[in-house]
This record gives sequence, C-alpha cells and structure tokens, in this order.
Amino acid sequence: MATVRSHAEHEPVPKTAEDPRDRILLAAGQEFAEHGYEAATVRDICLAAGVNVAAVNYYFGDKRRLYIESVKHAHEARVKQVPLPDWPPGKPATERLHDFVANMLERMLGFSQPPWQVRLMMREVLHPTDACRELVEDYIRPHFAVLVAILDDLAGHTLAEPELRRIGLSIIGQCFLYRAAGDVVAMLVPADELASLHSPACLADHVTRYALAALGLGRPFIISATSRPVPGSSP
Amino acid sequence: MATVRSHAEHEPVPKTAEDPRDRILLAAGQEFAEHGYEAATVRDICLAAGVNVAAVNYYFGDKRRLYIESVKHAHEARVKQVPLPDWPPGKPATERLHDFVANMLERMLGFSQPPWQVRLMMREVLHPTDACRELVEDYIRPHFAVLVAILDDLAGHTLAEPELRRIGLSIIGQCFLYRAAGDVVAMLVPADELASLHSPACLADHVTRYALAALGLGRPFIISATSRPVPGSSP
DNA sequence: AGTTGATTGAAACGCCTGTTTGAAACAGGC
DNA sequence: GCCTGTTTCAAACAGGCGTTTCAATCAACT
Repeated sequence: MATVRSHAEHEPVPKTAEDPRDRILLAAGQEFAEHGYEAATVRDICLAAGVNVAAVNYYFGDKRRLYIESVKHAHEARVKQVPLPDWPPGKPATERLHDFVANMLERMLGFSQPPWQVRLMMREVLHPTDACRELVEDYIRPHFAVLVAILDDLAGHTLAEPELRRIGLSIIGQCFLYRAAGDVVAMLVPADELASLHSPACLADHVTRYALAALGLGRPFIISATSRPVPGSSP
Repeated sequence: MATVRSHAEHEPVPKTAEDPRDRILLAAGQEFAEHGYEAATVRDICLAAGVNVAAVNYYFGDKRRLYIESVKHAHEARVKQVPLPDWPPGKPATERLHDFVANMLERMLGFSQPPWQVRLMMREVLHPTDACRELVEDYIRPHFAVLVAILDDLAGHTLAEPELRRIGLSIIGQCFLYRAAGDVVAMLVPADELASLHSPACLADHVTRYALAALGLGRPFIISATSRPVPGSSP
C-alpha cells in the first residue's frame, strides 16, 4: 500500500472497499430478501459483508434497526434506478399509461437490475412490518397517484375517484401477479410461451391494451363477426 | 353459557377433541400461516395443540414433514369447503365468468371461513417449497383450466390459447392483489371506500365488468359524450 | 515521541431452537 | 396379578441465535 496521504483528508474514499456501513447494508438487503427477517442471520450478513459480527451492533445497534435501514436503503436505490418518465405536457394519456405500465413491469421484472431489492420490498408488501408504512407513503402512494391521474385524464374526468382507484388497482394487480407469484405462473404456462409472451415489454402491451379496451378507448379483444354489443342486460 | 358438556371434556379445544395428530395438524397450520416456516416454533404449536413437544416428533418425525402435512391438510380442507359451482349446460358464459370470479374472491377474501388456510397456501405460492408443485397440480391448474374454458366460450373460440391464458392471468391478478397485498391496498384507499366498494361481491362485479368490457362484450367504463374511438394517434 | 477517540476482532454470554431421552401412564389380553 | 405395546411427559441435549464484552488496532492531532 503506498500513497498514504495523511494531509487533511478525514473522509477518504478507498478504491477497494467503501464504508463498512454500506457493505453491511448491501449484504443485509440481499440476505433479508432471500430468507426473510427471521431466517436471515446476523452472522451470515456479516460474513457476506466481510465484517465482524460486532459491526452490525456498532453501526445499527440492532438487527431490527438494520432491517429497517436496509429496506429504506433498497427502496431509495430503486427509486433512483428506475424513475418515472418525465412526460412533456402534450403527451397523450394513452401513451402515458403505456409508459407507466412498462415502467412498473420493468421495475418489477426487469433483468437489468438486481432482483433482491424488489424482492425485499415485496416481502414488506406481503407481510407488513414497521418499514411498510414509510414504504407506502414515500414510494407506493405517489406512484399510485400518478396512475390515477393518468386514468382521470383518459376518462376525461367523467369517472369518480373511487372508480379510478379500482381501475388502477386492477392494472397494478396484473403486474403484481407476475412478480409475486411468478413461479406459479411459470408452472401454468408453457415454457416457450413464457419466454415469448411474458416478457416485460409484451406484458406492458397486454395490460395497457386490456385497460384501454375496458375503458372503451381501444380495440376490444374480440372483434367477432357476430358482434353482439351489450349482452346480459335485457334481451 | 349454554355449554355443550360432552361425556368427558377435559381439553381446552372442545371443537375437535379427536386425535392428537389432528390437533397438532390444526395448530401447526395456524402457526405456520401466521409466522412462516422458520419463525413458527414447534413449542408454540404444541402449546396451542395442548400436547407435549415430543408429540410432533412422535407423530410426524420432523418439523419439515409436519409442515408439508399441514399444508396438504389445509389444502384438502379448502377444496371441500369452497367447491366450484356446477353450472347447468345452458348457463351463459358471462354468468359463469361472474360466478368464477365471485367464487375465487370469496375463497380468498371471504370471512365465512378461517383465513389461515388461504394464508398458508399463499405463502407457498409466494415462496414455493416442496409442497408447492402438488398445490399447483391438484388445486390451481384445474381452476385455471376452468377459467380459460369460460374465456374460450366467451370469445367464441376466436382467440388463441396463449391469449386466453394471458387474459385469465389478468383476471386472477386482480383478485390476487387484494389477497396478497390487502394491507397495502387498505392504506391506499379510504376506509369507507374500502368497506363499501372492496367487498368480495363488489370486487367480483368490478373484475367481471372490467374483463367483459375489455373483451368487447360489455358496456365500457367510459361512455363519454365526445366518444373519441381510438385517441393517441394524433394530438 | 504520546494521547485520544473511533473502529475492529475473537471470544463469550444467555437464550431459544429442534430433537432426543428414558421413565411413567395407559390400555388390553393372558 | 403380569406382560406387552402404545402413548404421554418432564427433562435434557447439542447447536445456533442475537448480543455484549473487552482488549487490540488504527488514524489523526498535540
């Protein structure tokens, strides 16, 4: 090791390794995402981070606080990684909807980023702990508000907000299924179909088309020759 | 209190004072559903079942085998509890779709049955273990086939099966969201709206209507005065 | 040099886990 | 009565857990 510049650098940035704190945070996120809070052990986390077991208590005081910090850390990293598109004022609502769905699916399923971050947040959604409320307020609710606003524009402000919310949840639910129950989905559809039709891009097209058709703004799925317009009400 | 004093009632669980084996299976299902496999302890299970800790090893040999047995037990009980409707031959496909969705939502969200059984199976879906494949083959795949058949009838056999499967997954995803991420949904919508619009029956209406509208068989959500058919092409 | 304060390390502390033990309680056939 | 097989029980086992201890180390300043 050379060049120990001991001038007035009280905050050096070694090229080899960053803060032990960050290393612990990173390893903890991966371990918690993989095994859950209870099953993940402090010893494994410290082994993966290359630090002593005492470090987690020195820097975070507690396993529980380390968990909360790692959830927030992953969440903030993900927000910076995949930000929402910044649409120009004139962008049509239909395209904004497609962008939004594609963005959400890419964030949930995309292979371009490490999967453990979303996996960690998914655990919070499925089995909420203390970190969940922050997650909802800082991360989920703003996204949901954007979606509702897009739907409001699409509907030309003719639908009530509860209805808009239900439609928004219908859209989110479709994306959510592929993320949370992806293993079961993979068992239900053939492998080749999974590869060709269930990619983030194709699913975005499908979900968007499904929503637009339901709203009455797009081509419906069935363009049958015997197009019966509204069955079921009264013959 | 109108106590139904049986002949010999010395157990704190009067419902089914049957085999200790069944009592363990019942308590294990609840504990595993609530806390997950790792966090649930055999001591707590045996305490809830009113048996000694050695009983679980005596009857099941292992914690892992007890878990698998309890998952299968809950699964079989649920199949018997909420069977699919047996439609008469002439039943319209639209009504069958509504029945199917209502049945699925009732099975997932209904308060008429203990929630821990579905919760236990949900854990398997979200984080598959050995018991998952059996669950899919015996329980999920047949239901999914019924849904696809209904959609095929609705479409008048004009859509390819991969497309039918995607639509089916879109329907399931909406129901799945309310079950798996119900806590977060409850944070996103006001409490009164949750009580009025997010009951199983109302959600069944919404999901069915959403699907029929998307397929082109129902009244779309927007019946705007300025009915612009397909916007987004030119501003 | 010497001192100070922050960081790290190996070992140990209780506590709780799944599992096993060996004896006691119980039943039924002789 | 005795014997046999099954079921229950309190107690203990070995191991892993989160956490703490305390001495060693290190960087920076006087």
